[in-house]
Amino acid sequence: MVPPEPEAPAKPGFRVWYNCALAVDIVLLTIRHEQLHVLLINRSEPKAGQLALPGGFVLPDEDLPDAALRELGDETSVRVDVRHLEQLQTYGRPGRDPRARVVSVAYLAITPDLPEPRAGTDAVGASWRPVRQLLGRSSLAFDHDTIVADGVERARSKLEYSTLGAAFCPADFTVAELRRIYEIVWGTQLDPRNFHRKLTSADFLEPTGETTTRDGGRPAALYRVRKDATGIMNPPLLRKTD
Amino acid sequence: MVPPEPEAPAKPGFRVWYNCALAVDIVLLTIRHEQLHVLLINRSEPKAGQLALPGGFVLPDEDLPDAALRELGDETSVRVDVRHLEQLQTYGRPGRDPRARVVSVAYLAITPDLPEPRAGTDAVGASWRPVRQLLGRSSLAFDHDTIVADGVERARSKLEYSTLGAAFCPADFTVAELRRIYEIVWGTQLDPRNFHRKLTSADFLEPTGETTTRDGGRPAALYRVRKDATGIMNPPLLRKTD
DNA sequence: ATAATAGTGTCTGTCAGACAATATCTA
DNA sequence: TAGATATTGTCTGACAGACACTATTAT
Repeated sequence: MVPPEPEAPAKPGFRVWYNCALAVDIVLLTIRHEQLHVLLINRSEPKAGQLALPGGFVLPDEDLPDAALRELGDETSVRVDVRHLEQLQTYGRPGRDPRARVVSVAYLAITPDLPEPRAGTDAVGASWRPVRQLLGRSSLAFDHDTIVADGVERARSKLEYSTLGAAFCPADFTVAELRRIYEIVWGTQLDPRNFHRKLTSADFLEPTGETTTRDGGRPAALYRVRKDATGIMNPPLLRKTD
Repeated sequence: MVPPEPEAPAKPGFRVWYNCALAVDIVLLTIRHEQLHVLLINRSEPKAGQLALPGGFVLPDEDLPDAALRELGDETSVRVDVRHLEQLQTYGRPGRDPRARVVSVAYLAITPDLPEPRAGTDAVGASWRPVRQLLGRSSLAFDHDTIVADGVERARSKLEYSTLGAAFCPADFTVAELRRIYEIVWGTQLDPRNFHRKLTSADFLEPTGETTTRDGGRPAALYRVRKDATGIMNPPLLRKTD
């Protein structure tokens, strides 16, 4: 991590005091081995040895999403095919970092299943961890447990009314593969026949014309996300309410 | 506005560089004269004379929601009955403030109709402005037009699946008063009979036992929000999709 | 009585959930 | 052939929207 400039670039006539260290943290989710995983790093200083989210300080003239993607590349040194990136929330409780006032803008990112990431310069190592083993526990440095929980909840919620689920899939995918995304992220079973009817009557998929038998059985039609898709699924696919 | 401390409180063994001026901005919404209004201030320096959202820099050991409420009080010097406060989004595009790197955490706040606010120390004046006259135009300082638009859209959206609408109402209110909130914020007409059936069968209202004739006609039962309400309206009340 | 608003009952079209039935592949 | 998965079709109960109807106040 490269520390940013300590001094404010004050313009003539104005004097602005810098009052915090601004960072970004990234909750990068994917599905591996039929389970939802989040990318974590082994921290060096501070909190050496603890697991934490990838992230770091924002550079002086860098926009926030750019900082998120840069830190993801720096710390994992793997070309991650980030298919979705959205701002999650900002965490600024005093004392959340022992060094100073560090305020972190968290981002939620989604990627399809990819090869194992390798450690970069800043991190001793980076690895995918199953989300199930993290939720409810206190396993991560700083307030990163909370950030992961918020990110997972955002993803679960957005599956209902957006096309986010497709970001977990390769470019071309079958309806059943998309259904498995929903089942894994929501932790529920969905009726394959009703799901198929619902998704093919939604407006964001288009058939590629190809079929595949990679899941066995009768060949399944391959679909892709329409280029003119809005990102909103209409009508929504609502979760069961307990 | 009191500028925060310029130096980082570095702890032994660590050195952290402060890289931005962190601020909060507040989108405070209410309904006055059957229209959605947002609270704006007349800026002093910089952007003197322009309209802007109330807000200011975060103090060294201050939590973000506290900073939002403090700035609201400082700049409008009126006891605003803030009935809802949630983080909206963080705006950090380089160059959004001409002085320096200013990153602002925006908050959405809701209040019932209240007496006219008066100017405080930091602002030349504060006043309610109809949201209709702002949306789509470029009327405000910095990127505050965008922030207002995002705040209004969040409010519109949350009416569907949360109890947010009640935050626009006094403590005790009738179903018709709540319905008018929905009609004004959404800009649509709702069937009074279906709305009544839907809201009274939802789980977040409880009757006070009192009635009122303040809207004329047959006395209407008064309701309040249940103390154990979750904030989530179940089932949701969906807007018409065009 | 008339006007105004509150609240209830009923009908109908749509849709989610359950599930039968059929289609097309591999072993 | 059996077994697996894909896809279509059908039934049913719940519910949103439309709206007739009744209730209770003020003038």
